[in-house]
Amino acid sequence: MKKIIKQYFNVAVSVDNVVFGFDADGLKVLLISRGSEPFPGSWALPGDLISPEMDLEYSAERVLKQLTGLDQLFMEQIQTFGRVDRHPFGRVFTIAYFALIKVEQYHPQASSWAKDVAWFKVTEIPTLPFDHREILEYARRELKNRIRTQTLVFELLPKYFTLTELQFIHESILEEEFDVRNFRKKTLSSGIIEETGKLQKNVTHRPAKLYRFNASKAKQLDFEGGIL
Amino acid sequence: MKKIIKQYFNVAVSVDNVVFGFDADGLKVLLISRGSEPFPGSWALPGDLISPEMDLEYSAERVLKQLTGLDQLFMEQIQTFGRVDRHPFGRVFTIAYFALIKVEQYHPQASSWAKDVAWFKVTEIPTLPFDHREILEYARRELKNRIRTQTLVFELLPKYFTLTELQFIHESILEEEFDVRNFRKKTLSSGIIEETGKLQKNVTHRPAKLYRFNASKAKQLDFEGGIL
DNA sequence: CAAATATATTGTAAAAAGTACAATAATTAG
DNA sequence: CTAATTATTGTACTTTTTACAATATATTTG
Repeated sequence: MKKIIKQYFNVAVSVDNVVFGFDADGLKVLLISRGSEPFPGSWALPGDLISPEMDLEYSAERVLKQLTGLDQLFMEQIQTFGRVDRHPFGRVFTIAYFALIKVEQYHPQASSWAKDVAWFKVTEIPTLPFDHREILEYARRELKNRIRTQTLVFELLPKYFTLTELQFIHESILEEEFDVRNFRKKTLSSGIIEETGKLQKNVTHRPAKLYRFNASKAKQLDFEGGIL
Repeated sequence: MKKIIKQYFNVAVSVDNVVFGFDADGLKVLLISRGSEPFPGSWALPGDLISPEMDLEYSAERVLKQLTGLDQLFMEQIQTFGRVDRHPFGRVFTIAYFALIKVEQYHPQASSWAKDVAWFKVTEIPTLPFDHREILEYARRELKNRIRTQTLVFELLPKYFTLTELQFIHESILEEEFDVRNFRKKTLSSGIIEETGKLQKNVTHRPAKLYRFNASKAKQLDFEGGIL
């Protein structure tokens, strides 16, 4: 028993969070500037070693909150990375999580050993330490899959949104373009998006109709997949 | 630094393998009879603590080989489970993997601390220790997803197979039934299954045509999804 | 106020895919 | 030869997907 402890109970586990944010500019990822070893000064995914006393799911939320102040996000596990040499301090397995938020509705603040926090467009990511680049790429692929099989997009939209915005999100995430007419036909026919009667304000062109996601209808229809 | 080691490098990581097997009887799972603490005598997923010196992917294969003799399987990671109290010896995170094989082509042999090894129909699983039941259920859901989005079924079939067998596999895994005519139309139209000109032998009824999976055609067509 | 600019909105026809449904064929066993 | 067993096949209908461009509504500019 002592032997077992010595032999096996000597590794560490961390979580790394890929927080995707969306605004008019497109899809972004939240990174922190590391203020401690290893790789101080480097931009990295907000992640940290986790303490043995906490459940895994809760640890992911807690680490994110400690480093960025973000709380109460809907986080999903994506994959565990366990290459032997991925961390210079020793054997560290890391479990990657991802979350999706509206950039304008949250105000991340660097704290704990995070010296700064900032959004980066997914197309302009700086060099990342550890295997964070690999984790991020995996998360992007996974995001594409899940956006097609879960009703996730509405996490990225304000309560009232235009169909153009809805289409822009899909195009940004999936990195492909859709025909406007077909996109509208398909999304509206899903039955989970409804007109509000309201119109866009303060735009310098024809104002678009505002729609809203009908969550209870979605539940009632047992609607699961993405809307495309 | 010393502090960090003491505070964080004191947990363990294990892998648990969900090996699905298929034969005329349907879908099965490979379990071992545990010959060591904790839960000796209990049937469980073949899994074990992993040593800090090995890459994660490789560990999964190695654990499986040690306990069951199975080697060279195509294994995929599914999910990590990290409830605080999931293991009585201390904090153990476990990373679940799954594999798919033809029952008749492998001959698992219990070794190391596994005292026995046996196939169990997925509908007749005994009580499992740890959170193995939860892991198994997760794996079954995941299998359904992946059978629809990856070209996995052929792992479960002999080189030459009948369309009836192909349909039976789908029905067993997805737990739903398909119309014979529509099933054949759809699978054949995928273009990745080809006639061999051969017929079933030694059957007591009209012999079925034997087909084969055309892997190079699949690659050429960049065929990715399941065939249903 | 007319024209320019910018974005929003809408329909239709053709093709492809999915669905529902049952009779006939080929083999062995008796 | 008959019964039993499983294999094989087609068609009409519905639904979904795809391709494609003209008109509408607002603001800004001259």
